[in-house]
Amino acid sequence: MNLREDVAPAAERDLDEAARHASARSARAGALTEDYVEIIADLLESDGEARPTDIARRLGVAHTTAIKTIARLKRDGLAHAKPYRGVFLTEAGQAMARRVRARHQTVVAFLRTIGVRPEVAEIDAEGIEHYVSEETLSAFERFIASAPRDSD
Amino acid sequence: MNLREDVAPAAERDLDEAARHASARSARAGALTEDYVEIIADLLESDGEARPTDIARRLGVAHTTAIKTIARLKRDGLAHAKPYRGVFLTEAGQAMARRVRARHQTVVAFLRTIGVRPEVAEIDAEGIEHYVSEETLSAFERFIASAPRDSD
DNA sequence: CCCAACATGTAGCTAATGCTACATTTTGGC
DNA sequence: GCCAAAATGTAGCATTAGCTACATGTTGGG
Repeated sequence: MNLREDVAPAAERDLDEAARHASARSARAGALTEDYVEIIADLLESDGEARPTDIARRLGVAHTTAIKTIARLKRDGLAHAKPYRGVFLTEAGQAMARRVRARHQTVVAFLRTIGVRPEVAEIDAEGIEHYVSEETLSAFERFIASAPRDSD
Repeated sequence: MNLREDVAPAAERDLDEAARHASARSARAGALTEDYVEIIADLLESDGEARPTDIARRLGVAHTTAIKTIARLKRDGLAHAKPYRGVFLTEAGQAMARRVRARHQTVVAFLRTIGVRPEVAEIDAEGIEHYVSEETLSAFERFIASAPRDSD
């Protein structure tokens, strides 16, 4: 569409940039939610229950912080819980958990493939995973599939 | 110390995971700061001055939000400004700007190299860049250097 | 040179995420 | 079966980042 891309008026460039920042901002807001959902799913799978104290310990925050955020998850239809009875995921929560977990694994595997050490890959993935678009995720998968494997 | 790494007690695994989350949390907290510093540096370079209204427009937020965050940058020794006189970066702010800009370019170039479209690379980089460790950044650079270039 | 338009700044609200201090509920050991 | 310890929950505080409404400063056109 555009031979004139580099003479785009400043106002238009600003709009683009503002949109990019707005998108990063909303991903940032969703990142914690994804972390909680992922951890709850893990605990349900490994222990059969997800208790606020365990969730808090995994995140490294006070249990009250976890309780407050769990209330938000409930309000947003991702989890349900009755007092003193542990936390469970709704269908929407489970769907998010599946998506988030798959993405996490892809990002870790990708980083390792390009030569990042496993421990560092885990740390960086924890931050990066929330900001990777479908398109970039596909590129990661394509790359993993095409790369030679060193051991396993 | 550890042949028994995979029988690491649950408490220890939790500590590791908590540390990873804590690290992601603090990177999250620094992300906005880096965005501001990067934008201020851009504006100083292109326009010779960085005015709160322009910064706000680039970020897509109200000017009051920008003013409040600029006050935080000042408090943290990254910027200085006198009322109605625009914003400038301290030495620390300039150093951060250089680092952030270089990292941003590396991330964008890397994403494009693995086949992500330019517009999407820009969007994803805006989120990803704040969470990339030195080690991962090096891996990106190594990869870019070793990859065949398609045009340029 | 003055006043209207625009930029800048202040005040005060909401919401999210962290915390500590304290209260209540469960539960397991004796 | 009771009681103490552990888990859970409530209340209230701080900080950050967003907003709107309003007040003040700057500046350029007539």
